[in-house]
Amino acid sequence: MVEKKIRESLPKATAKRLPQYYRFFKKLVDEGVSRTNSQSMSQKIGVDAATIRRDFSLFGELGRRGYGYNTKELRDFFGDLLGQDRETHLALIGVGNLGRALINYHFQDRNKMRITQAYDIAENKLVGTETSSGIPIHDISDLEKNIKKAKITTAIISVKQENAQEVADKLVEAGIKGILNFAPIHLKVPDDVHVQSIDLTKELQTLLFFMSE
Amino acid sequence: MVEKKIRESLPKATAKRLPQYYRFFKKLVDEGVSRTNSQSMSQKIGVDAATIRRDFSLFGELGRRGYGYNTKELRDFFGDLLGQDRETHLALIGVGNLGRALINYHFQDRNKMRITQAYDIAENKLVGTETSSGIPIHDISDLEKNIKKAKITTAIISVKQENAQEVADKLVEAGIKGILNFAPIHLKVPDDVHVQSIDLTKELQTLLFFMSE
DNA sequence: TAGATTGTTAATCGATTAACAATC
DNA sequence: TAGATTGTTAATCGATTAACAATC
Repeated sequence: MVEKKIRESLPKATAKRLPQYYRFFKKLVDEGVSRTNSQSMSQKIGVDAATIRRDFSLFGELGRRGYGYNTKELRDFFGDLLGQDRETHLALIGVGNLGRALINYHFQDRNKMRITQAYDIAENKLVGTETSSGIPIHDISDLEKNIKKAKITTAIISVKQENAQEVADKLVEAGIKGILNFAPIHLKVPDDVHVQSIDLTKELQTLLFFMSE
Repeated sequence: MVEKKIRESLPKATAKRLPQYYRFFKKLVDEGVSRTNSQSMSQKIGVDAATIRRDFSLFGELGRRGYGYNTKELRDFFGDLLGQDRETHLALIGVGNLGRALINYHFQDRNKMRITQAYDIAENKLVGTETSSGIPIHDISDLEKNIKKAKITTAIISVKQENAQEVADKLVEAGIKGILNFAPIHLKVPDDVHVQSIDLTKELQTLLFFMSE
């Protein structure tokens, strides 16, 4: 168990790289490779070798000089850190094209997180049915009740921009502490609620801008 | 027309905020609001007011002291900068759940960019058909030929991780200069090809990590 | 003129990277 | 011991923010 103190003082940039590190070591273990080093990692994940070593050093001495890193040890270390063993249930709000794609994305195949509830407005014909994989699609008016009952703390917003803030408010009301938001707006939530936004149009526009330089 | 020199020397962090600025001014214009200021913008888009002013100052004097910014002027300015008027055709590779959602996402409703070609391997039953919106789904072996013919320079990768690098190589071969990548790997491409990656699982894992702190 | 808000400077903060002594 | 590679320091770079003179 990594000290809470270390976790909390971790630079944000480092924290964002943890999933990449975990995934990298997991892949090597699966391929039967037992050791690696910062130089070779750098090549494969596109992060500078010094950055990798510095990131690791924040957790103590994870490697051995002259040898490198043991893949199994490090996989387990980062797995622990990310709580890979912990089952996480997600609620998804907005069963449109994107919402359906996310439901079928099957996060659970690679991780212990999965969407277990979905919501939309009653006008949506899918409300009241279940997906082929057995996820119930509820009316959004039941959101607070259901989420509290299932003790879910993480949600995905895939509704239209116009309704996103209103949905976020409802989620906060229901006790949600983490939101993955696909609506292209800045959500206002209390300080103890975490938001990660993914803005597809913005990413495309940024890409085009860099291309035009 | 903004000087090429300015565009190229723009800090990366600033460039990534441009779509937000554009969108913000566009919204205000649509709502009939004719002026705003950095303080109020900051509130709504979640970027520090000083950062906004500093970003703007890189382009010259876009505002007026004691007054603020004229929404229409600024919308047009950032629209120009982002090439909002330019039609951009996109090729999409990988017509699975995510691919189909992206096709139906209708980027064109808000911007002049749209997916006009889709690809998958011949084994996919959709190959040879068209989507309801009229986008042809080609066999991936026709990729280079078609993309060159249509002079497309931007593509979206939504294939499985295992095939992503191979697809990227084919795209580069076909002359693509910008890739929006949804596969959770670091793509290796030549220096003149731009890549923006969106890694859904990573975002979720990062969110959960911050929640557990 | 008085009030508001910019544009810009200077300070601060956070992240990256080069370099190398430590050490396996 | 010789060679490899870490862990860490110091330098550099880039981004954010506070503060305020300039000016509309």
